[in-house]
Amino acid sequence: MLPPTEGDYKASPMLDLRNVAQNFDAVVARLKTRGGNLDLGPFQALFSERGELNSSMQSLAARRNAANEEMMKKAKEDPKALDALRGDLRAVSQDIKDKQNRLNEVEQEINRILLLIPNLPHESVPVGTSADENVQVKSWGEKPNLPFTPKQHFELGEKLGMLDFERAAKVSGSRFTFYKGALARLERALVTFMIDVHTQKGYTELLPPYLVLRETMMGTGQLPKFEDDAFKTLGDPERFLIPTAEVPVTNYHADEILEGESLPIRYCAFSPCFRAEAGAAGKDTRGLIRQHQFHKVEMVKFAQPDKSLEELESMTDDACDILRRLGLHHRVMLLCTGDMGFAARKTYDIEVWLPGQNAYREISSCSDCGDFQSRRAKIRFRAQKGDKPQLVHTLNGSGLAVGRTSIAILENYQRDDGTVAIPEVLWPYMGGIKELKPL
RNA sequence: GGAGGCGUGGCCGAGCGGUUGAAGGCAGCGGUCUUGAAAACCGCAGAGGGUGCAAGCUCUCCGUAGGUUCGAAUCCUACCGCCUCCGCCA
Repeated sequence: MLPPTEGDYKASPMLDLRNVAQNFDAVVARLKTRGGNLDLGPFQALFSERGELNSSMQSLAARRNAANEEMMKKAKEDPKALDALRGDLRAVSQDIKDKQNRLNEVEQEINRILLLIPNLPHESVPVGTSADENVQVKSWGEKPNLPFTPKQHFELGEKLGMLDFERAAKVSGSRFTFYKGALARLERALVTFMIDVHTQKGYTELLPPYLVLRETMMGTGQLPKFEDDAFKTLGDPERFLIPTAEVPVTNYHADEILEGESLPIRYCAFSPCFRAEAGAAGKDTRGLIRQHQFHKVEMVKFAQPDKSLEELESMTDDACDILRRLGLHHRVMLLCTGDMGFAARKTYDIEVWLPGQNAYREISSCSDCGDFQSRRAKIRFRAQKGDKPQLVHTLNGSGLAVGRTSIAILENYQRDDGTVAIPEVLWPYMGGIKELKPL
């Protein structure tokens, strides 16, 4: 599918090589619960060839090193004897180089295979094939009792004169929007409100780059498999528009060894998100639900392996807390194996109630990625001084998708006359504006 | 974008192509001394892989990738990054 480039292989394989090799059948079986094709190809043969190459190279190198020491001594005593040894050693060196080249090929092949394999679902994740088999684990609030037929957010927004899809299409093509007036301000207010809540809980705010390198996208797992979903720039080096702040923020610590005491590290970051959504044509074509560009406040955590599951719980609750403060009814779903994202080992989706759509819609997705991303991005930590570094666990979750939060406010706080109340917690961020009225 | 300079271990900073995984210093850790601390002195102290119960043994790594060589941190090439000066710009 994707022509591999050299940059692709800087990242390590996502699954632990040895684990895959030693528990091949069990790993394959568990991965298959995600559905879709799974092709590990000639992995096992390549893995054993890699082992052979490694050990023969090592003994050759040892021989060469020993011989070189001899050379060094002889060079002082008997320079003429050098010539005789040279020929032999040249052959050994060439042999090592040949094996090294073959090893590079083999490792490239192994990586090419493993980089396309998703994370192993955690044992607490229910097996299932679609969203229908997700499990509701929590619910907060109730559906608002609106004494009229609720409108969808795009009707409300357009009637208020605050959402302009037509002009956005003129300017940028389909699936873009101009926000206008107080609704634009609401979006901005939500961002600040969310960041404030998170930072008060100890998340450190990060404002990340919106364009990243290929290897960064590899680190979190967007590449190489989902290249079609991303926008990328021309030129060298090519760069990708981030599909979520998770990408730059998780890679913030790429190639680092963190100190055990510093964990968990918690960040929150606002960013626009860009998604080509090639496969989504036809779904949610109207309105703000599915756009090429949207705003999101993201939470990212780096945790010790034995703590990541509880960090997932608290992160999910931190996302829910935003909805509670905004008074928005929602439920929390534990995703089944077939519905989880590529990098996740366990995911909770938070779904907010949208009266206009008469449906629950995802407004946050919180995932524990285990060591999947940290293996690719080489993010490690040292539990105690003197210990060997080990892979950290990474987590990420929306806190929240801002555009969808605006939608939720429009639809849940709408009135019969088309005006919309603004939740009280946002008033300070709205410069005193307490409702949306037609422009 | 143009010109020049530089990329070595947590940091600073040495390093005629061969006993350098790397001097020295600082920070860190352990110890001696001290009532305690500081100072002083002694010692330990990078990452990854293979093998082994372990101690250990061994291989690889001096921005990255190649090349030259019996041998490269040291020579060559390309790329990346950083700094300084100039230009341009929110």
